[in-house]
Amino acid sequence: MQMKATVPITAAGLKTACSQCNLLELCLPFGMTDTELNRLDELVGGRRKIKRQQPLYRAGELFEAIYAIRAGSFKTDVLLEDGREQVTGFQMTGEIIGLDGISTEFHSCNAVALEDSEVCVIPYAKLEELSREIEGLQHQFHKVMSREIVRDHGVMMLLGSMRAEERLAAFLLNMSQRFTARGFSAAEFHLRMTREEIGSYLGLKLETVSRAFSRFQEDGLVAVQQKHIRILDNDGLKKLIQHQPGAR
Amino acid sequence: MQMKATVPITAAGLKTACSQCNLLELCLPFGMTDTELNRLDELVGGRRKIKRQQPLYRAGELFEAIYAIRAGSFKTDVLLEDGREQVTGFQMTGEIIGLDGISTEFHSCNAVALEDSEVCVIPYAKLEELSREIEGLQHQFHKVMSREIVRDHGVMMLLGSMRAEERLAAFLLNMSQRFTARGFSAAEFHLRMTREEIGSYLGLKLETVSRAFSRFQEDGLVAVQQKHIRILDNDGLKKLIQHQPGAR
DNA sequence: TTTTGTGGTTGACTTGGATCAACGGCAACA
DNA sequence: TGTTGCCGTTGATCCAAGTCAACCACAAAA
Repeated sequence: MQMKATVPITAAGLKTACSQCNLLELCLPFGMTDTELNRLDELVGGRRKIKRQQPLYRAGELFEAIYAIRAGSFKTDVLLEDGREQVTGFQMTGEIIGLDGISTEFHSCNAVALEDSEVCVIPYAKLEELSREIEGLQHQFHKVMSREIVRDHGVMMLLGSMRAEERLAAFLLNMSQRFTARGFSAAEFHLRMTREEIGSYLGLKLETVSRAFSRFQEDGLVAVQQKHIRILDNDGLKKLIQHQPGAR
Repeated sequence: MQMKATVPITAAGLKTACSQCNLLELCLPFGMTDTELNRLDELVGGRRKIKRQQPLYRAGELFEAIYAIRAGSFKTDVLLEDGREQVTGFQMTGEIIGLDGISTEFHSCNAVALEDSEVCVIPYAKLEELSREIEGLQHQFHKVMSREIVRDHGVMMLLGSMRAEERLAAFLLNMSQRFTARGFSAAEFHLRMTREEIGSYLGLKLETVSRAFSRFQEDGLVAVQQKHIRILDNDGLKKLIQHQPGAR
C-alpha cells in the first residue's frame, strides 16, 4: 500500500481551483451562478495523482471523499469471491467517481487508473455541508448521482437484451459522444482500456470483442488499429443498435 | 391517461405521516433524530393509489416528485425503439422510486405497479428545500441514491458474469432478504412478477427462468408453486452463486 | 539486437440459453 | 359450467457466444 499524497491548494495554485477549471462545464460546478461558483473553491480538499494501473480506492476501504477526474481516466469494477470481475464503468475527465461509498460509508467497488491520472479530492462531509448552503451545488450533485443511475440502467439494458455486436456498437457510440463533449474528435479516438476490460464491461469474452471489432472493420463501419478507433459510419453503428438486420 | 388523484394529508390523517409510519425503518426518514423527524411531516405532498398494471409514471414524463412506496410493489423498465424491454428493478414497500428523473427533469423509465399499491408523493423541490435544512434528511437521501447505484452495480455483475441458474439464485436470495427486512418470512414468499418479468430483469427468456425453477425444485433447493416460493436450502443457493460445481 | 511478455487476432469446436412449438392449470367471466 | 385468455412448463432443435489453442504485433527489458 502506498502513500496517498494530496497536494493542498495554495493561494499560489488558485488558478487550478473550480472557478478557474476548464472542465467546469462537465463537472460538479456545472450550471451554478457566478456567485455560487466563487464560494466553491473551498470544496476541493486537494489533488491526487494516480499512476496507470494503480487504484484510486478499493472495495472495502473507508469512504471519505468523492473524486472529480481532472486528467486521465479510470475503470470501476466489482469482484466475486471466485475471482470473476465485472467492470461497472469507465470514467473520463470531469466525471465524478466514488459515489458508491456514500451508502455504507465503505467503497463497494475498485477504481483503477487506466492511464496516469489526476483527481480533485472532494471530502464528502464538506460537500454535504456546502451543498446545504449552496443550492446550485446541491442540485448539481443530485443530478450527477441521478445521471449515474440512468447510465447504469442503460448498461443493464445493454447487458440484458442486446447481442454482442449491438453492445460494442453502443459502447463505441457512447465513447464517441463523451469524447465529443470534451472537445475531441467524435470520429477518431484512442481507447484506454484493453479488449478484456471492454469485454468485462459488456458482458463478453475478449475474443468476442475482438471478433466484433474485426466484423465492424470488414463491414466498413470503423477502422480499428489496436486501441486506435476511427468511426467511418456513425449511422451504420446506430442502425445496428436500434434494429439489426435479421432480428425479430 | 387517467387522473392522478392525490390525497392531501389533513390534521385528521396525521397518524399516517412520516413520523407515525411503520415503514420508517426502511424509508427515507431512517436514522434521523426525533427533532428532525418531527419536521419531516411537511415533506409528503400526498398519497396516490395505483392499480395493478397501471403506471406510476412513464418514461418521458416531466419529473416533479419522487415516491416512497407505502404499500404494494412496482417494477421499473426501459424500452428500446424496437420493442425490447429491460426490467431495471423491482421495488417494495419503504423503497424510493423515481430517482432517475432528477438528472434530466424527465423520467427515463417506466414504473408500473405489480399489485394494487399506494405511494407517498414527495415533491422534489420540497425535498431539496428541506434537506438543506435537515442534515439527517440530506444524508439519508444521499444514502438512498448511493444504495441504488450499488444495487445497480450488483445487477450489472449478475447480468455480465453469471450463468442462468446463478442469476435466479441471486434473485431469490435478494427477494428473501428484502422480505425478511420487512418482517416477512425469509423462506416462504409470494412473487408479484411473472416469469417473463423475472427473465427480463435477469437477462433471460421466460422459458429459461421456468427451467431453472424446475431444476432448483429437482435439486431440493426450493419448492415452487407458480408464484409461491419456499426456500428449502438457503446455503445451497448461496453456494450456487459463489462457485457453482463445474465452473472454472 | 535478441528476448520476454502482454495484448490482440483468428480458427475449430463446444455449449448454454434462445427459439419454436405444444400443452396444462387456473382465474375471470359469460 | 363451459369458454377464453394468460401464465407457466416441458421438449426438440438451433445458434451466438464461450472455450481452447495457435499465432502475431509491439513494446520494454536484457
